[in-house]
Amino acid sequence: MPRPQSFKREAVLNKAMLLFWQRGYLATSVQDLQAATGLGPGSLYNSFGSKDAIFVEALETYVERVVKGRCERYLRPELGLDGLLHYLISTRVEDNADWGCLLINSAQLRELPTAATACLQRGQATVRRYLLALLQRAEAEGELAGHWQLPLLVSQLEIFTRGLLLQGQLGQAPKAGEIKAMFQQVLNTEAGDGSQ
Amino acid sequence: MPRPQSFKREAVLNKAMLLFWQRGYLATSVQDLQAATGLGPGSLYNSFGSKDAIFVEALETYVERVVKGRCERYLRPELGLDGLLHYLISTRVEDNADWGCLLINSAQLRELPTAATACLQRGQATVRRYLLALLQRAEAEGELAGHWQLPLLVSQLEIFTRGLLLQGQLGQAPKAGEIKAMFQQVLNTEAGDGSQ
DNA sequence: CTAGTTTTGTAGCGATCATTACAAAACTAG
DNA sequence: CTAGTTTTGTAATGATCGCTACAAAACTAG
Repeated sequence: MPRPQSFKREAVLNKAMLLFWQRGYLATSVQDLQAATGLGPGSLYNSFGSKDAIFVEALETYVERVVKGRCERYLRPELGLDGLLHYLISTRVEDNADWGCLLINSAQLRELPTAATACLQRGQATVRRYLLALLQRAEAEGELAGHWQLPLLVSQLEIFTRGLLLQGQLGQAPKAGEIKAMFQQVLNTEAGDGSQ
Repeated sequence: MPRPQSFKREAVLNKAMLLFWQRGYLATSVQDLQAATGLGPGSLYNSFGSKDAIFVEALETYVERVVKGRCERYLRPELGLDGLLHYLISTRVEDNADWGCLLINSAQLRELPTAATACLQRGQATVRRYLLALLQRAEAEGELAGHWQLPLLVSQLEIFTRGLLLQGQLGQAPKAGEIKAMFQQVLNTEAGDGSQ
C-alpha cells in the first residue's frame, strides 16, 4: 500500500558516482546531486541517509562497475602481457581520462568514513589479484623475460598505473607509444624499438 | 609614519603552505589560516588579497623551498644514481610522507587560478631538469647499464615518483628495500639481490 | 606632542553548506 | 471509494563559507 519510489536506486548511484569522480567529494554539493539526479532532498535523505552514505555507495558502485570492468576487459590472464599493456594505455584513452581514479582521488581526503577506506582497499586488492594472476600465467607461458619477484612487480605496476592516472589528470597523459616504450623498458621486453 | 606590520610575510606563507599541503585547498578555510598564523582577517586580506592569492603564494613557497630543496639534496648530478635512489626513498621517509605532494594534490582541483597552473608547471620543469642532468652525467660515466632514451626515462621516473607519493598518502608507502628493488628493476641494474 | 598613515581586530555581510520539518501527493490493500 | 503508508517537493534550519566596512590602535616624521 505504500507509495512507490519514482527512481531506480542503481541509476541514482551511477550519476552520483560520476559526479564525485569528476568533481571530487568536497566540490560536489548535495544540491549538485539533486540537480544531477532530479531528486529532491526529501527523496535523497529518505533513501540514502546522508551525503557521506551516498558517497560510500558511490564508491562501491565504482569498484563494482569501473574497477572490475577494467580488470575484466584488460587483465584476464589469457590476454597476457598484451592485455596488461592495453590496461596501462587505457588510462589515457578512456572517456574520463582526466578524471583520474575515484578511489585515488578519494583517498587524498582526510577523515574518510571507515566504510569508505574498506571499499578503497577492496578495490585495490581486486586489481592486485588480477595483476598477479595475469603475470603468473605470463611467466608460466614464458612470456616474461628474465626472472621476477611477481608480488614486487605487481606493486611496481600498481605504482606506475597510479602515476599514469595522475599524469592524465594533469592533462599530461603520455601518448600510447610512449606508454608502450616505458612498458617494454619496465619489463625488459626487447620487442619494438621504443622510438616515439 | 605608517604603522608597521606585526608579522613576517615569509613566516605566514610558510604556515599557509603547510596547512594547504596537509589538508588541501578546499578543506583549508580562511579561518584555519587565521588560527594558524594568528592574524585577523583584516591583516590577511590587506596584505594578500584573497584566499586564492594566498594559495598561489603558498604554492610558490612550496616550489622554492620543498621542491628545489629536495632536488638540491638528492638530485645533484654528482650524486649519481645513488642520489636518485635516495630521492625516491625520501618520498616515504620525510616527515610529511603522508601529505603527498602539494603540487600534485593541487593539480587535482578543477578551476585552478591560472597563476597556480603556471607554478605547477614551473615546479615540474625544475624536477625534470634535475633528473635529466643527473641521468646524462650517469650515462656519461657509464653508471647506466644499456642504452636509454633519457627524456623517456625521465618521464618514467616522474610517473613512478608520483605513484610513490600517492602510495605514501594512502598509508601504503613501500619499505626502502622494496623501493630499492624496484629501482634496480627499472634501471636494469643488477647490483643487489632485491630480496626483502 | 601632534598630524598623518597604515595596520589591526570586531562585527557582520550575503551566499552556500548539509540537513530536516512537514504537509501534500501517490500509491495499494481492502 | 476509502484507509493506510510511504514518498515527494517546499521551505527553512543553524553553521560555515570567503570576504568587507570600519573605527580604534600603533606607529613615525615633523
